[in-house]
Amino acid sequence: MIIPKPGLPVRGSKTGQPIMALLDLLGRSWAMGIVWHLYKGPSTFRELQDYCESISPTTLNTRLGELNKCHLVERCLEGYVLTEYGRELFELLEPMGSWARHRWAKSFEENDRKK
Amino acid sequence: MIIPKPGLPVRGSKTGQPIMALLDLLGRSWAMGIVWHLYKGPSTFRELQDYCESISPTTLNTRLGELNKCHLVERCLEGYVLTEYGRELFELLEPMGSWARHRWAKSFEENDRKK
DNA sequence: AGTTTTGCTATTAAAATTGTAGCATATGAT
DNA sequence: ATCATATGCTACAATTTTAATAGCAAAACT
Repeated sequence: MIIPKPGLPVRGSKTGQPIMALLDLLGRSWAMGIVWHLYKGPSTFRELQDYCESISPTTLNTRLGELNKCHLVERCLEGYVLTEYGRELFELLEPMGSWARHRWAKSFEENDRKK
Repeated sequence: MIIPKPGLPVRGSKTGQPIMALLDLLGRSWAMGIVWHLYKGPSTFRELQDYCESISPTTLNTRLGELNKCHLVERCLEGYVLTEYGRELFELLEPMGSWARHRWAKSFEENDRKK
């Protein structure tokens, strides 16, 4: 799978607008989940596999490679860690967690009652 | 494709933690791109197709259906619009745009020089 | 030395996405 | 009214991704 780099064509943008490259990268299965989990600290390959309950090793390995080439994840003694870029990105992702819990989840209770 | 709802099993969480349901939903091809584009205002199906340079009508339709069932997108006279939830989500997504441009994009210039 | 753990590849199967064609309905012009 | 055009969308085959499972090589542990 093509590594989405800003400035090169990606899904959503032939000119490779950075946001589109980022959305392409993060919009692949498990990509955000991996970043999410790694924020807690370094993890081994197997720990990530357990965390991502149903990811296949093939996909995990591919995804880690992509995230690594995009400077979000790197290797360390304990396995894999977020880079500084990765941590910055997580902090942007984080607010989505509380929004999902406090706002979005509620929408299902309300709206599904109506129908 | 299964509609990821908080509270039900999704990729990444058997108990359906809201954030995991959200990441599952948004981690599907084009989902974030659609939200991103719709923030500018309502769009017709064809406009969305043009914007998402290479999405197939099949996928667009599927994705719109999912986003709709998850209360992020709804129909209107002019086509499709973000719901209030959708706009809230976009505002969380937005900061990623400037981060991608100003920080992340730079990482490629730097790091790729090193190698 | 023998067992376990870890990171990962290989292979095949299943599922998602694309590409293309095209249809039904609505809108607009003649 | 009729003909062309635009729109939203479905059908279906071809590709591409992802999953599932097995298992191997290297390192760590006992």
